[in-house]
Amino acid sequence: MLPENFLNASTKNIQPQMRSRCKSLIDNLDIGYPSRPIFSAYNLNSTSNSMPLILQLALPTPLRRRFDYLPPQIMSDAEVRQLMPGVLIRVPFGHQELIGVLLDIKTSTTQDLAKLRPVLAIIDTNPAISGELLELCLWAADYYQCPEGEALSTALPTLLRQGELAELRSEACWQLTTEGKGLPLGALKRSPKQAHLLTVLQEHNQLSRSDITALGIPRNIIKTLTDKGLIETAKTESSASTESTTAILRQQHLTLSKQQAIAFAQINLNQFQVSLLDGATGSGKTEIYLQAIAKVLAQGQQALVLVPEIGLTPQTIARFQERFAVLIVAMHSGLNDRERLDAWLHAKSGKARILIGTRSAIFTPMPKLGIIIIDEEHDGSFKQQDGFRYSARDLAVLRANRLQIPLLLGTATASLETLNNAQQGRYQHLSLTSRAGNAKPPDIQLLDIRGKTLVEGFAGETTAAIASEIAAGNQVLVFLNRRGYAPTLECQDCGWLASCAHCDLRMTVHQTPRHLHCHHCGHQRALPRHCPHCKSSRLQPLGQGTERSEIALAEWFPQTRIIRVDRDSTRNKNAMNKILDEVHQGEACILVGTQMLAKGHHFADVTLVVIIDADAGLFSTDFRGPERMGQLLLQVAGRAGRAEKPGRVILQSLHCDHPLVQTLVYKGYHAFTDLILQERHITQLPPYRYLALLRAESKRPENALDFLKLARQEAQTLLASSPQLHYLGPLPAMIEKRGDRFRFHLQFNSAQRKSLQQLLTQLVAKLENHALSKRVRWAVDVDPLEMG
DNA sequence: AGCACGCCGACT
DNA sequence: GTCGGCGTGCTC
Repeated sequence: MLPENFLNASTKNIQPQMRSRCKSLIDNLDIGYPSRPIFSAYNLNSTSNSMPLILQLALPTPLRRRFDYLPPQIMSDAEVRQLMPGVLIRVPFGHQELIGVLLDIKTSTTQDLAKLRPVLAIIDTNPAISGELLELCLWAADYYQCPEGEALSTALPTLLRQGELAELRSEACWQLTTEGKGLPLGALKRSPKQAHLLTVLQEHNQLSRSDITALGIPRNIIKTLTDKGLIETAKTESSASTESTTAILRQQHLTLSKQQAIAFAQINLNQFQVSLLDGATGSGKTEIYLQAIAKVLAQGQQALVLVPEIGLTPQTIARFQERFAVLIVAMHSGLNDRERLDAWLHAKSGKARILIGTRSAIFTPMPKLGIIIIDEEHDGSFKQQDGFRYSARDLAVLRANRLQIPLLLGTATASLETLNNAQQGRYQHLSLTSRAGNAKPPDIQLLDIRGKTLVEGFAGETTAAIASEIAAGNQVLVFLNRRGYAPTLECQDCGWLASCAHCDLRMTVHQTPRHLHCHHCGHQRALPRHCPHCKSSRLQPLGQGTERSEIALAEWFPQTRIIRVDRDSTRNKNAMNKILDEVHQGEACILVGTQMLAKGHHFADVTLVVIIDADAGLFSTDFRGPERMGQLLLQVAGRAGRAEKPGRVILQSLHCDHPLVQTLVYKGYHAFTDLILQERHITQLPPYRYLALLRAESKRPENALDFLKLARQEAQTLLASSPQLHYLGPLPAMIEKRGDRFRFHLQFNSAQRKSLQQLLTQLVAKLENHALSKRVRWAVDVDPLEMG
């Protein structure tokens, strides 16, 4: 979602006070590596001794301020001036110690000079974050109204935030000392373990700690031999860095189709350019990514690939590893702190040539970054939904622009923001329409279920179609975006519905194991036998979930393997892989699942896709409901079929006449998005307007509500409501109560990003000083995706 | 956010 | 007698 002024907004959009604060960085920071000292103090021609140097840091606290400290006493002014922005420093902070990021060196402070405390230690004079990345973090903190310290924390691996040194874990290795080598054979007869280790060390020059443990030698032996001066630790490079650097390709490229070749030729790798690579599943987007990356690697540069949260599977990484001989590292939520730091360091050192990661990987230092690729650009997981609410996709545009490198946005169902940018000519629109091997797009049949009797959610025609595919030995995919057995439990006598004690939401019925589960706060409780209201025992699960469909299908097709794919059935580490392996065997089966089925994996032997409830989202209170529905339906539909075995799709709908449904099915995604775009234009919504939410929640609803009322008043004194910028609310959030807290928000709707941002900055500064703001949990969400 | 200080209720 | 509930205030 990037309007004209987003790209060159670096200093223009920043508030005057903010601008002066960032000026030294923005004006002087080189994108080169490493960066030079750039501080105001550095440029001062008079640096008399009476003016002490002051370090200005960002600290990981929600306070939207920088903090001034004195340098360590042992450092000379000259040494202090050599410190670069982005250096991590341990400081005393109230009663605790924190790790801060150096942002500036000054000779004056707005603070009482006597109140300044000296820092405790400079952790590493080599900056952890520097150059364009530091600039990106500060820009993002400003744009998303987040404290700088919090934004920088997102960019730093946890271990660095805890004061660890930024060093690759070179596994400690031991070798013989000269004294140890001079030892006669058969020495140390009385200590067999020690002798054993020495013998092995004579055969192999070096052994790592894990090698030694593998020999069954306890670690105290190492200590004894070290103390005796017979062995010593050796410096070795981490194994990852010994990778050969000569060859880039491990496997030859595939030949591009004519259409792919035309698209590929349009991508200019030596300048800033955003290309929307718009093509259905199987149209060969990945091959274009791979070949673009190869070119960039050949120029000695690095590539950054961002994928949705559930898209980063071992298969994804394997696909890159099969093609490239260079070091590839992955960054995702599954890594532990050490692995994450190692991946980060490999990227920062330039040793890793390709980084594949989820959202937060946009903040990885890559000194020779030459291309950014975002796969499934429309995916909601690129926007962080709490704390620092940034959009990795939008920040990627900014980062690519700063570095003057290309950005590829790949998708079959582009977001409206991206489509609008393409239509406005800001992005280059590259279409891939034909599927590989001439596979046809699936044939979609809209099945009107009005007035039809559904059995367990299935229409008669649907069940018959499933039966005939199974009889033919084919696979069927049933899509239902609701996990559990049924969305709620109802009392047949008094109409009571099971709802969560902490949220104002219905609780989902689960069958295995039997319980009620709140999908919002995680609260669980036993299934009641009697209605707590009228004591009736006639309690009935209401509606359809994946568990329920699985049970029904198992009853109707007792001979057929039914495989359920949702968060519950894939909770175990390898469950998803097992399922994929089984499905790829090609045996007839029925897959029942949630949107987990829609993302990433292709099922070539599936010939029929059934969508149980196509209307979910059509009448959602969130204005993005229909857009998401369309994307999801097409993503699911695209899972099926291949060249010899075309897939077909049955879409059960109660609203077959609805223009959006009609357009999506009969005219395709682009006609569908054009229709939505027209609506958005009329209703003054994104991508034609810019939104921000001030969210507030508290246990006492009146606190949150009063806070937002106050916020609206304050905002209106700063900038009166007008067609250019208007206010809506405070309104209760879609789920008004969640985890015992009542939630409300105030909506800002603006014709320009710039004025909205200015207003928010001023407003936040005012709100912070209000007593009410301390009794309420509140946050600003700029460019919100979820309106709830 | 953390963390301390401070002032009132039910427990070893 | 104390342990501990969370209100309030502060952090260069």
